[in-house]
Order: sequence, then structure tokens, then C-alpha cells
Amino acid sequence: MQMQERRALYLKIRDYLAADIAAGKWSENDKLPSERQLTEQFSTTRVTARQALAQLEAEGLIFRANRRGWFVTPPRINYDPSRDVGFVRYVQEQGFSARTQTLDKQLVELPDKIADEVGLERGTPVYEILRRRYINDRPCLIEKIYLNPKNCPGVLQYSLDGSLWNLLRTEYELEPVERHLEIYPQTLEHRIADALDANTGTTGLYIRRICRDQHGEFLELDEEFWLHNALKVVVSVSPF
Amino acid sequence: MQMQERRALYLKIRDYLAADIAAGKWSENDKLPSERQLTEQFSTTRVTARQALAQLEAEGLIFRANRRGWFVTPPRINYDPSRDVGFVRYVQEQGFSARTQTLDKQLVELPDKIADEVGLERGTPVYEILRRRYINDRPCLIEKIYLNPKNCPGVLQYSLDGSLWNLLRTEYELEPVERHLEIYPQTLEHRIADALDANTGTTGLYIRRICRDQHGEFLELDEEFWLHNALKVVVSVSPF
DNA sequence: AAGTGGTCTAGACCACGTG
DNA sequence: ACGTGGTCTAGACCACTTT
Repeated sequence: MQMQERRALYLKIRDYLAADIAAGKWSENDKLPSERQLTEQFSTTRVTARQALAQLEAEGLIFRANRRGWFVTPPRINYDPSRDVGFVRYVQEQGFSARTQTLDKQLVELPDKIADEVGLERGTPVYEILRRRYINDRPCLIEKIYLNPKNCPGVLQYSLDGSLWNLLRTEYELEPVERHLEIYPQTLEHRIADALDANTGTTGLYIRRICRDQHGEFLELDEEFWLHNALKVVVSVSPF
Repeated sequence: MQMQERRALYLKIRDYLAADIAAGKWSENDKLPSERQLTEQFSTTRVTARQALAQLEAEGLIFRANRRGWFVTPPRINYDPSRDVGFVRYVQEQGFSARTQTLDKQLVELPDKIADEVGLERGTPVYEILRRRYINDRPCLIEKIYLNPKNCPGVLQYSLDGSLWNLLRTEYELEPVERHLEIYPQTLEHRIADALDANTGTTGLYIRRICRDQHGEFLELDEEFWLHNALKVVVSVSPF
């Protein structure tokens, strides 16, 4: 089936650039030549050059930032959404720097759809926290957290730029017993993409975590929207 | 930042088609109008029409098969790679049909890189099994399995179109104690894409599972290459 | 002001799938 | 044989970023 004798031009360009990247011609976060330069270098048109770039983007080798150009993607970090060790420390142990920025925090009513899913009454007030996380100064994910105020009243008065679960443990003696994870690729909606300095329609990885206590009561819903090339999800499961 | 007052034409087309799909104008697996028909309908060119289609593909709403056209994606199934219940039954419980096809099985030497990772000596002979799995008659994943023959000698003589772990349990009394998962989006390489009737460079979801027994000894490595729009990974974790 | 990526036009030829 | 999607050309204008 299918011979593919002749490799398409855009794939040849892809191979050429991929080899250059592998050979270290550019380092992490370095900018590639402009599309018009590439067009000239490979004696082609911008459409074809962009097809090659889009392919490399899909593979995660390069990324683009707004209208500034194409850049070499740094290595993926490992990320275990089932653990609650501090994100910053966890990332640092892998040799990267990380930081967290709280974009918004407020008391809201839990959306009906989510209330039904987690088993809370519709209209229940919850804390909503919106954060952006950087790895090596590159914004890599937007995170939206809902917390059950019953368990951690007044938590919004603390600084939320650190480890949230450290805070919940030390100040409220909370401990999650069960975690339910959902993970799937999805495109980033406009606002999220914007906040990550990426383009609308960029592919992302959606991770959702629901934590409950020993009584099965809802503690936390965490929704994360990642640049797809920034991470590798790693989960260890030991049956009991 | 960024006004985006005027929505790009390809996004308008996307919205229009997305609305049609949501409204049920086409059902699952139905074929959309041809690109040239869409081009005419929206008074544009094929480049722009294809940009809209590519956007919908990235979102998972439609998929393409070879040169046959664009089709409406069926709903994602839930999939828990940490469980070893039979795939077919698990999928059926969600109202889909499923089947498995063994493409190849043989005794090979474990690739060095993998041997190092799982802690086996380089050159260790292992069983390699290649399978393709269908959901509702649509090929959705390719799976490559390495089994440690020390634990299940002669396993290749059985039919492998059913649940592998059922077989390992009943015939070899094997039970995995620890599972290590890796999950991340990645493009499908040529051969894999071909086997899934998809295009080279299509986005996929890569899932890798390493199972060990109570002594930490390697039992199984399972590498799965999924169409990204076919599934939602669901994992439940209870600490011990 | 100059350069960049984002979008778009109006064509073309080819390989492959389906009738 | 025909229609389809896959690839490609040679331009263009615009919004935005950078200099």
C-alpha cells in the first residue's frame, strides 16, 4: 500500500531543518530564519515552507510565538499530575527553572455541569484560582482550580504563587485520598492560547484532576491547559 | 492585548461547519462535502477551505482517511491504561464495538535503549507482538508489546486477538504489581499512520506502559499509538 | 520604517481511491 | 475515467513586532 517513492518537498525541508536542530545549529529557544529566508534557501514558496514548519510544530520540535517567529522547543519536562509535590521544586529537580503567577482568584458559583460531575449541589460557591506557570521563563500552562470552601475557608487570603497543596496541608490539614485524572489532546481556545503567547488553534494537552477526601467529598478540581510540546505525563500506579 | 476584531475567514468556515456538525447535519463517520464543493460554497480557495478543515481536525471534530475525504469523528472513548480489563469489553460497556487484530508476533532481541530503561541486559530475547485495534470498525491504535519470555514461555502459540492480560493471568498466573505510564501527544510516524489509514504527520497520542511484578522484575512493555481524537485517558489513583 | 508572520487568491499537476 | 485529496507556485495585503 502506498509507495511514497518521492518524498514531498515540505517533508524534505522538514528533514533538513530537523537535522539542523538535532545537530545543534540552533539552541533551545533560538529563533529560526524567517519564513522568507527559508523560502529563498529552499527555492520554494512560503506556503510550502510554512507546511514544513507546521509539521515540525506538530512534532513538537519547534514552536511559534505570536508574530515573532519560530523557535526551537526545549526538552519536555516529566510531569506527574497524580502527585502534589511542589511544581517548582519538581521541575527544578529536572534541571529547569519554574515559576507560578496567580492571574485571578475569587469566589464564584460552581458551573452546573461541573457541580453535577463532582457531586455538589448546583450553585455551590467555590474558590476559583487562575494561575499561569512558566518553565525556563516560557509560559507553558494555564491552570484553573476550584476549591471547596468548606474545607479551606479563607484560603484566598494567602499567596497562591507557591505550592497550593503545601498550603492546604499545613494550614488546613487536608490530604487527598482519591484522585481522578483525565488527559487528552485538545486545541487551546483563544483566551488560553493568548495567555500562553501562542496562536489560536494551537494543539495543547488538557489535564483534569479531581481530588476527594476519605469520605469521597470533593476537595479540588484542577484543570490544566498545557502547550503540547512542553511535557510528558508520567504516572506510577501501584495497586493496593 | 490583541483585538481580533475581524475573525479570519477560515475560522468563520470552521465555525459554520462546527455548527453543522453539532446540529447533526452529518452523523458519525459521515463524509463532509468535498474540498472543492466547500470552496465554492464559501466563495474562497482550497487553501483557505483546507485551513478550516485542518483546524477542525486538530480539534478532533473531523478526521481524514487517506485520499477519501473528511469525516465526522465519533465521540471519544474513555480509556484507562492502568487497568488490564479486556479492552473489547471495556469499550463495549461504553456502547461501542471493538476488535483486535494481531499484525505480527515474533521473538526478537530487546532494543538496547529499552533494555537499559527497564533494567534488562542488552540483547535479551523478548516476545514482540504487534496489534491493531478497532473501535466501531475504525482503526484507532497500533500497539507494540514486549513480553519477558521468562514469565510466559510459549505465549505466542496462543491466539493474541483477545485480552492479553486475561491470558497471562489464567495461563501463567502473572499479576502486575507496578505500572509506570508515560503519555504525551506526538505525530504518528509514517508506518503507524499508514496502518491507521491516516496521513503521515497526523497528530497522535503516545501511551507507554511498563508492568513489573512484586520483585520489580520486568513483565511487559506496551507502546500504544492512538489517533488523538479517539480517546480520553482516564486514570484513577488511590494512594496506599 | 522595516520586517515578520497571518491570511488569502487563483490557479496548477499529480497520485490515488472509487465508480 | 473521474473525482478526490495532496502538493505546489507566485504572487498579494494586513496586523503586529521589532528596530
